[in-house]
Amino acid sequence: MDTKDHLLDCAEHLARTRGFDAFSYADLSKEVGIRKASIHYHFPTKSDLAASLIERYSERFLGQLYAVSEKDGTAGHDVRAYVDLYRQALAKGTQLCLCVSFSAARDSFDEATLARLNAFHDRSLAWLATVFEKAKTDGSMTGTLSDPETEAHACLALVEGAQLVARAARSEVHFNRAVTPLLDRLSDARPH
Amino acid sequence: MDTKDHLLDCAEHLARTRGFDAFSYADLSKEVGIRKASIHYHFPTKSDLAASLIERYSERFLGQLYAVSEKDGTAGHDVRAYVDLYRQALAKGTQLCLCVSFSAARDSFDEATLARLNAFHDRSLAWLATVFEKAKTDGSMTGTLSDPETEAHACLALVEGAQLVARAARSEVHFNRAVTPLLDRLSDARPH
DNA sequence: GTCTATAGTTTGATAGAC
DNA sequence: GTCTATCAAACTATAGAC
Repeated sequence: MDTKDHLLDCAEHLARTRGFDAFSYADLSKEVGIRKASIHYHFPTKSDLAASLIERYSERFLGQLYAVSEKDGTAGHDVRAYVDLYRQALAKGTQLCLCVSFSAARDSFDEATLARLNAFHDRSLAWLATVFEKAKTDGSMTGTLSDPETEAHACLALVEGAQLVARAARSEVHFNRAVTPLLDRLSDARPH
Repeated sequence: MDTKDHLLDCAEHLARTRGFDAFSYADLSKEVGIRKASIHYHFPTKSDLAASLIERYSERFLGQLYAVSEKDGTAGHDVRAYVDLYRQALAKGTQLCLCVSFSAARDSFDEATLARLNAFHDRSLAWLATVFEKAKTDGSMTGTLSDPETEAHACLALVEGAQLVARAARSEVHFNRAVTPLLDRLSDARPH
C-alpha cells in the first residue's frame, strides 16, 4: 500500500508538470524505481490511475478547505487561505494543481474521472459560495456586489487562470499580480 | 499554400479540443484528407507545427484586439469585446482558445514556441493595461482600485480560467457566471 | 508484488516513386 | 505536393516465472 501511494505521488507530480497525456508508464517507472509491469499490478490501465489521482486529490484539497472554514475566522481569512492553496500548488511557477492539469486534458478521460473532476469543481464552488455568503454579514470584504454563487465562480476562475498563466511564464509574480485586486477587497488586507 | 492553411485550421481545432499532446499526425491526416507523409512536407516536425500555430493565432488574436481599440470607444466597450473573444473561442463549452491549450501543454514545446506564447501573453497584458488606463479617465468602469497593469493581470487570468473551468463542465453558463462581476463594473453594463 | 519478456499498436519521421 | 512503403522508437497492456 506504500508503493501505491508512492506511485500516486510521482504520477501526480508528472501530471502537474508535464500534463497527463505527456507522461507514460515508462516515465513513471523511472521516477518510482519499479518496472512498468509492476505499475500495471497497482493500476491496470492509465484510466484507473487517472481516477485514483483525481479522487485522492479531491479528498485532500476539499479536506483542507473544510479545515479552513471550521476555524471560524472571517470570510476574508477563508478567501486568503483559498488563494494560498493555489499559490502553494504553483510551486514558484513550476507546477499546476491537478484540477487545472486535468481540466486542460479533459477529453482524455473516461466518464468516471470526468464526473469526479466536475464534482470537485462543484464542491469548491459550494464552499466558496458559503464563504462569500458569510462575507455579506461579517463585513470582511468590500465591494461584494454580486451574489455569493457568482462571486464563487469568479474566484475559482481567477485562481485557476492565474495559476495557468503564471506557470506558462514560470513566474510566481504573475500569480500574485492577478490575485491582487481580489485580496485588496479583503478588509484585513495586508500591505504589499 | 491553401493546403497549409487547411492543415493549420484542423491542427488548431485538434489542439483546442483534445490538447496538443493528445493528437497525432495520423489524426490530423484523417481530418485534412491527405496522408501523414504529406503533412511532413509542410511541417517537417510537430515542433514546427506548434510554432506555426501559435504564431498565426497570436497575430490573428492581437489583430482583433487592435481593431477593437482603434474604434475609440470606451474602456468598458473594449473590456466587453475582450471577454467576448474568449466566449466565442469557448464555442458553447466545447473548445479552449489556443493560448489556454498551449499554456497547459507548455512543457512539450521548444524555446521558440514558448517565447511566442509568452510574447502573446505580454502583448495581451500591455493591451489590457492601456484599456484600464483609459478607464481611469473616461469613467466607464467603477471600482478600479488597482493600477492598470495589476487589473490587466487579473483580467487575463479571469478569462483564461473561466474558459478552462467552463470547458471542463462543457458549459457556457460557467463562463458567463465567472465574468459577471467584471462586466458589472462597466458603467455601460447591460442587464443580465 | 515485482520481475523478464513480449505482444500488438501507434508514434514521429524518412526514402523514394510519381 | 502527394503518394506508398517503411523505419526505429515509444506506447499501453498482458503472460508467466519467481
